[in-house]
Amino acid sequence: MTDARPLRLRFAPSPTGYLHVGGARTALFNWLLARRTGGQFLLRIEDTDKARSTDDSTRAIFEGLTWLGLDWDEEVVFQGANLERHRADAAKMLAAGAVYRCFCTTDELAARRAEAELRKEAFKYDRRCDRLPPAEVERRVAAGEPFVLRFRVPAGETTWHDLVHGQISFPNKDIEDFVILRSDATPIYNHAVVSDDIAMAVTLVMRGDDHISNTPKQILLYEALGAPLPQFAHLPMIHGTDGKKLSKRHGATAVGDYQHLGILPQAMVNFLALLGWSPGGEFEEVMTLDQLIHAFSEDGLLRKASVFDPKKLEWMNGQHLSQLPIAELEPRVTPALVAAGYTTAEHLATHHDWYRTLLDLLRVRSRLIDDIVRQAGPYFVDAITYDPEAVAKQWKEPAVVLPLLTATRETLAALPEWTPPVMEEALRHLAEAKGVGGGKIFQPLRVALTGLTVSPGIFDVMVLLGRERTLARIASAEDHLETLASA
RNA sequence: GGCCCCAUCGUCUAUCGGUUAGGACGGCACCCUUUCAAGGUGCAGAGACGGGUUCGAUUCCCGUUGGGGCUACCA
Repeated sequence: MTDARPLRLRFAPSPTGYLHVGGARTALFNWLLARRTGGQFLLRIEDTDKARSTDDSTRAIFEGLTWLGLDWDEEVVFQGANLERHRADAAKMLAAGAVYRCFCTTDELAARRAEAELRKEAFKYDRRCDRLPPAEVERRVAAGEPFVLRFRVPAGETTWHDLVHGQISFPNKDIEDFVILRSDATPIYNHAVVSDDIAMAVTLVMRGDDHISNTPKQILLYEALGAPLPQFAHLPMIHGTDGKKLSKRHGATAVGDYQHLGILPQAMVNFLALLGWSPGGEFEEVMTLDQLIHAFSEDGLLRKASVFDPKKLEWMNGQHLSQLPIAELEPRVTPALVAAGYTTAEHLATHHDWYRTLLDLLRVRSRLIDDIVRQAGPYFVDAITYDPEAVAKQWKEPAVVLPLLTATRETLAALPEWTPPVMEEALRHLAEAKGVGGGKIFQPLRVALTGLTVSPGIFDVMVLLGRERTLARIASAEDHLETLASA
């Protein structure tokens, strides 16, 4: 932005559902640009559709943005609160002659539209009410006949330089005289948006490209209101894996869904940032919010719609999971561990170093926070359960495994020091003495200790468990194997 | 139907007229290795089609095709 004035951007969702990933991406780009340029990022809730707007949705939007780390400047604007100004602006345009009263009812309009469709013609309002003699208009208004306000689209062409698309223009003849104020004197979308954007002094309108065809109407409104035009930037859509517009059919589409799936907000933001935008040239894909702010520029905005790939999101999350400072990861995992019933926040607080070591070992093997929780069981529960598959694979021959486990336990019990190098040396000697490979010792031992075939390195597991629990678990496994052998 | 937008590997993308069209996810193989990950290496994989412009087009222009959006007294 070479413009000297600070950018004022806004995100203006309608509270008719959760915060969609597409909306989140739009919010993110606006926020990134505001933060990058030292401008403002404003939030406006477009709640003028009373039938569909809910407080729950409004709350979901706040929560979603907050979770992502996107903070907004100034007070949140609720569009519904600006009704008086919307009316005043409409009145201003009526007085200036840019707008006229239309007495056609919705039923009449619907009938004419249907008729046009029957003749395979494009329906466009025929402006008949604009041709009404002033005296008749006065008479009908006085008689209390309901009317809407329609914008008289002038002849010509409406053009703007879109920050992502370059020049876009619409012949005005293709734009019909659209309604700006309903018969109940409430504003229609395009009017409310323009009135509010002017009032909020928005200088750059960045939104989804599904709004491209609204733009010429809005530009006409700015001109009729005598307000300076903002810049426009239309972002490409985000589609589902099937190439269609992202919807509920594609599974999770709300940012809240991903939060509950165990996605980190920094990963979500990172992933979303790379959908429809690229720093250009060679670049490292895994970035922190801060790096994104510095790298972001409207120059890198892309035109093509992109497909939301959950697989790449998961990979991205895995990257952030292992790169995040452990102190930042902790508070995101703790609630999940507690919710799983494994432990309490207090216990984790009193075993802080141990907890951090555990997290460090598990996060390498995880893509989602849930993956960490899934692997954490053996380090918290008293009695582990043996996974049938693990037993079938590693304890297939109890007669062979049992004596090895016993020897392992005895070896470990005699260790002067409970550290990985000492354990490893002792156990490898044992394997050699028994004439078997290390795996014959380590694998059955892993099942004895965790009940599973997969875990962090076996020596790390033993350190985590501690000597006592390790030895007790091996003893339990020996018992189990004995009953297995005698059965 | 009308208007508008878009078009590089399956997906996200680099390329700003000249490249063996590069990287990432996913897939496959191998290495590392006590398992699983992580990591490393390698393989397969793309300019929708047709015309121009140009010495030379993925790149610029036009058309075709395909996809998307809008077409309400919704937002």
